[in-house]
Amino acid sequence: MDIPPLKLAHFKQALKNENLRLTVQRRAILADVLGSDKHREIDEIYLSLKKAGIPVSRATIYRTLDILEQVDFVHKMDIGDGRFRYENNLTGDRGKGHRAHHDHMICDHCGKIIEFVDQEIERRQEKISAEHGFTLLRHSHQLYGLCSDCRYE
Amino acid sequence: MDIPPLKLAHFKQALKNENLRLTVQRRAILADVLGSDKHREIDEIYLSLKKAGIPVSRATIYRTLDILEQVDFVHKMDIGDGRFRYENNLTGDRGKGHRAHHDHMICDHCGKIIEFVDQEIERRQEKISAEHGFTLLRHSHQLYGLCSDCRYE
DNA sequence: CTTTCTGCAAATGTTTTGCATTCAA
DNA sequence: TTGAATGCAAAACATTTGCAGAAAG
Repeated sequence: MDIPPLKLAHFKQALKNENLRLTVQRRAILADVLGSDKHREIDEIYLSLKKAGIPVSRATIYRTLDILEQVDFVHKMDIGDGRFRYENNLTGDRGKGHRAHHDHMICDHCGKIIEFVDQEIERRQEKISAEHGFTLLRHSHQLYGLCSDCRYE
Repeated sequence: MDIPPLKLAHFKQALKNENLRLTVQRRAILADVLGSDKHREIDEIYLSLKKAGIPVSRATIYRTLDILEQVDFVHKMDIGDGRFRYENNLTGDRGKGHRAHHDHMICDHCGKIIEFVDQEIERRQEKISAEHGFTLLRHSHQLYGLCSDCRYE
């Protein structure tokens, strides 16, 4: 669970810009979220770091994820079950690119989260907003139902 | 703020079917939500009933809105700010029809909620779901930004 | 009268915060 | 050394729940 050198450097710079410090906890939390292609919950991160022997508290995880969201390293998402999820928002190992925007399909039965994008939907959202004189800044779009594995259970 | 006779009758029947009783509180809460074209929060309902001199507690409002949601009289919505909103889900004054499905645009600045529907988006959601073998049961779709009144502030 | 409802206050579950202590630079 | 970060426990918030007394049918 290592942070690619370029991303780590980028993170150090971002911290320095805000007069923030690189701590064991911040490094571990970043590694956790970047190293997973999942949508992580606070408690998953907490338990995972504890198991790895890293001293950390939930408070620090919340505080660190706020910072990571500010600098766009992670994306904070709300699927409506009362807990936030955090997902890696950076591309591969090189450079500081951001992952492309996408929305989510969530299985009511097993909780699986599937990502999707549809350019036509993106366009229609812009069009609808324009028709109402609404300045669209962001959106939240989730599809709920049963994934293919749970469909016939 | 009266409940149209047909709707009241429908509500009484729905309650009877479940062995539930028609109380002053339930009648007042129903009247409140049906009588507003707004997206009501628990506290708005609570304060409004209190002001009208109706004895009620927040607990009862939560419990009653659960019932009203079960019987499809209201729609419970989550715009992601940590509080649920409830909106009237019935048509005019006659019959027991339901309002057409719609999604929402929310102004970050003044909180205004604008409803919208787009058949093409609805179709694409079905299409995307089918492509993933996903059984689509419902969705949540919000556009966030600035409404026309707040655009240049 | 019997059963369901209500209000209260306590419990819940997630996230936030105050503060003394520890640590990065 | 000194300002920032951490961990803890308490606070905040919206919502839920147990229970004794109130009320509907």
